[in-house]
Amino acid sequence: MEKIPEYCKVEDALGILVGKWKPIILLHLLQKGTLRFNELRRIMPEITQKMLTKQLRELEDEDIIDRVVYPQVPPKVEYSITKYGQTLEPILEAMHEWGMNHTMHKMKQKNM
Amino acid sequence: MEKIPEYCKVEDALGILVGKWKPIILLHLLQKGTLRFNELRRIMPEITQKMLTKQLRELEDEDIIDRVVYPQVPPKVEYSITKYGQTLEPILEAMHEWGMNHTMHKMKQKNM
DNA sequence: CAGAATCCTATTTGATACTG
DNA sequence: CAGTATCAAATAGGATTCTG
Repeated sequence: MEKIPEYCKVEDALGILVGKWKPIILLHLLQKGTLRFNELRRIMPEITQKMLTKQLRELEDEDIIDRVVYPQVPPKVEYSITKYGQTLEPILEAMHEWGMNHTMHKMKQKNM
Repeated sequence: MEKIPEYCKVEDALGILVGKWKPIILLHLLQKGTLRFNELRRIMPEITQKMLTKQLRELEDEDIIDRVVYPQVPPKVEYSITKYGQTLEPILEAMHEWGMNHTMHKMKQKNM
């Protein structure tokens, strides 16, 4: 960890994960493998389709997820994690673990 | 990873790390142990004192950093990572590693 | 020295309506 | 089905001035 601040790349990783729904989208895709646009919407009812589209595009631009369009009517578009995107899984898992622990930690602080 | 999305705590961890300067602040404090307000400013010349104050307060609220005020004139305030805050180090390190790799990955994509 | 207060801009997110 | 487009609200961030 000696000189990390000077060459800090934490923000880069953070930038990919940040976005109100990205972690959840990624976790669902990691779990299910492939999902269609409306399947994702059904799983996350509170997300607007505008936001879903945006987050998916951003993840696609970073080569984290794959977008396959089937040229048919009605349209069918499938999303999945790329092989490269899978390298994020350990980080997501570590953050989930930490987050779980943090929830407990805050409860202790407040004597709950 | 079976059911993470339902009980997802990734956002909680993310929420603590997100903020334009939080990772850098944390990395500097992890490295140096203790720093005064203006020492932090000197290390990160682009941050405004308003932002620095805000990020420090947020980290303090989550029990990630410690704030010690020495009641003297001129004032002296020292910041350091709490023992609990140190549990974030593996995640920061993992994200840094991933970020480094991602920089290379993007270069490959663009044939650089 | 370590900030608080005020004002302002930019970016993110949301609501709603429309379309090939 | 899988999006766009437009407008409005919320939030993050910056610049500047002031103070115990």
